[in-house]
Amino acid sequence: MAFDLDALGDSRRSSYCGEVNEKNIGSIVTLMGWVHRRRDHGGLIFIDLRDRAGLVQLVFSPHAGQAHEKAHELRSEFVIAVTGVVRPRPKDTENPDIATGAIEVEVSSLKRLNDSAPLPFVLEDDTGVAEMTRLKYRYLDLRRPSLQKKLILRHQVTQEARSYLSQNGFIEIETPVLTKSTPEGARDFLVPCRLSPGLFFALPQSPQLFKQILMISGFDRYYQIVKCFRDEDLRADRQPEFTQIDAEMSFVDRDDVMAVMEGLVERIFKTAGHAMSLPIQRLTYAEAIGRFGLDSPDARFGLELKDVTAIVAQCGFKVFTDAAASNGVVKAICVKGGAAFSRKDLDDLTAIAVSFGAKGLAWVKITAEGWQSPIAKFIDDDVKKAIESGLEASVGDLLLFAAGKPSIANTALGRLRLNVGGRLNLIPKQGFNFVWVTDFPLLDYDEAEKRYVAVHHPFTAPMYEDADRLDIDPLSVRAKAYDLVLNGTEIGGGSIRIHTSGMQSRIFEKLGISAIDAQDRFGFLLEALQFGTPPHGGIAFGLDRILAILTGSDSIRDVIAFPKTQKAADAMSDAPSTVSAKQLEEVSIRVVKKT
RNA sequence: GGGGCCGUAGUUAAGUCGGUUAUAACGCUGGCCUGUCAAGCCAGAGGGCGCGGGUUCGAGUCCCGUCGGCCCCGCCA
Repeated sequence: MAFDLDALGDSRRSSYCGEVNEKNIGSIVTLMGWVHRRRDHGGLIFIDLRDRAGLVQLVFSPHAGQAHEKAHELRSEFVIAVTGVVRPRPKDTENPDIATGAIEVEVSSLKRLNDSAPLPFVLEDDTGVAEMTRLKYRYLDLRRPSLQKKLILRHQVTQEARSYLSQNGFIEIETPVLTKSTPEGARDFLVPCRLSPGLFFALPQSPQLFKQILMISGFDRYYQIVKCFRDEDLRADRQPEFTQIDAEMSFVDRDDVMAVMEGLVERIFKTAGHAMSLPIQRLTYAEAIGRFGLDSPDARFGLELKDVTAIVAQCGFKVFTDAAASNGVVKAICVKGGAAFSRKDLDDLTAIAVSFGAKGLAWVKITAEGWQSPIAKFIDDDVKKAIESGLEASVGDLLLFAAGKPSIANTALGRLRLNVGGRLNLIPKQGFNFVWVTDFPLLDYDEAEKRYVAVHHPFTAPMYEDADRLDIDPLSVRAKAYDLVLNGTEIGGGSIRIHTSGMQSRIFEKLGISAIDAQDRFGFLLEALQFGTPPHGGIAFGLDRILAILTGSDSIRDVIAFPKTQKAADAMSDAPSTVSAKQLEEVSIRVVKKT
């Protein structure tokens, strides 16, 4: 016989499925949730009922009459309400794998609140289902306990962040989402404005200028957990809209910001069950690049880079001597036991080096018979000895060399270090390694655009003692900037800001922004800076990245409820989409087909 | 803009050198079944291989194009 759907009526949940326990034995509970799994023995019927708190086993015995008959018709993901008595499971039928495994609910009354079509995929954790399918049916994907855990942790983390920042005097203030497009930085998402045909808002890449303005307004300490938008290509750790924990403080210098924010990070990790010891270690940018090749050093393992430029400056290998003679460097790592790498391994490593801009990769296997290497014949024995001792190399090791411009040699070898560390399982799976990277250069020179660009952003203050060199040696000027790096990933970055309009104008000029352009794009800031701006600085953390690392997720998509695909599309709603001619007309936009 | 990997039942995969009617598991449907928990047993339905061309007697298999997914370079102050 078939049963119709039941109304909720006056049934109300007495507890969450996952929270029923031995203390409830003997009491009557009413539970609501989804049919997770059904084991129908014809006589006895077992249902695992699921809600956000977990699973509990329901038992329908033939004595339950209509409830038992109705239970036959239940299928996966039907929504039901049940009332029954909690009782201990019979001896030897307990399930130690679930939290409620010691008890079960003997159902006396069943309401079938809604049915479900057969699912496109089974709701299991560690499912092998294609991500596209998961994203299309995100509402089903999000029923999986593992994803629910991640989003619930996200909630707890933001709650704790708010609590910590509020306790430390930070005031949460909302800033506009419809803002002014500025040059510099990432590509803006643009929003047309009906009331001003031909003019556009930009979605904020960050609330940077607004939070500085709030310091000028005297709020002293500000924070916001806020969406930011950047119209750039996506990556596993980059979405076009992402969330920052954004903060700014007045009357402080670097160490003050770093100290308060270490407390925030400690609180966040404590929330997730991880104790950490403060203070967090610090590396200067120069040290980070020197030892790890990257400005986001993964200090969980060794395999550090060594500079051998001086040793090989006069050797017989032209690639090395040319690099040494032209302001370049020769950097090397010593891979313990790496002589066992195959020719294919070395080809792979070379390809990686090349993909990061290196011209090639020099390698040396140190064997009992001496150097086995394409470059062995170019290098004298005394230089070989000097290299070996400089790198603390011994028989069985592999040496990898990158030569050329410092930026390329360091990047290539730094990436190789990560790859080799991964291949040899040198990187601990557990644990969190934090590093502050400080003393970034203020400026970099963009060869393509033939101008200086800000390494951090154009509002970053130079170090006081370096500012005199802005005109004579701009690249040597260090910034009052700092990044927080976790396990080799940048999770936050900030700086002390320029707080005088004179210095701000000077930096714009250095960046090749004319006085007229500066006035047009940033005039409001330059003007505001003239009205009593306190020294101030701040930071922004990438909430998605922190959560991805905290939850062991490969992509930040797993800690975002509704993420976008690599083409920046929403697989569920199919955004972005076309709009009507009328809508376009209203905002004075005409779409031109690309040829 | 570029490099790499991938696309076969609802899902995950197999499919040999191009060769009969495209396999399997899980899921689904029906039946049996009173202690299961990835329940079990029996039976069954379900795809023409992302899409469009081409080569061929014959194409998941080869070629060209295209769409989509993922990873990466560039880009991301």
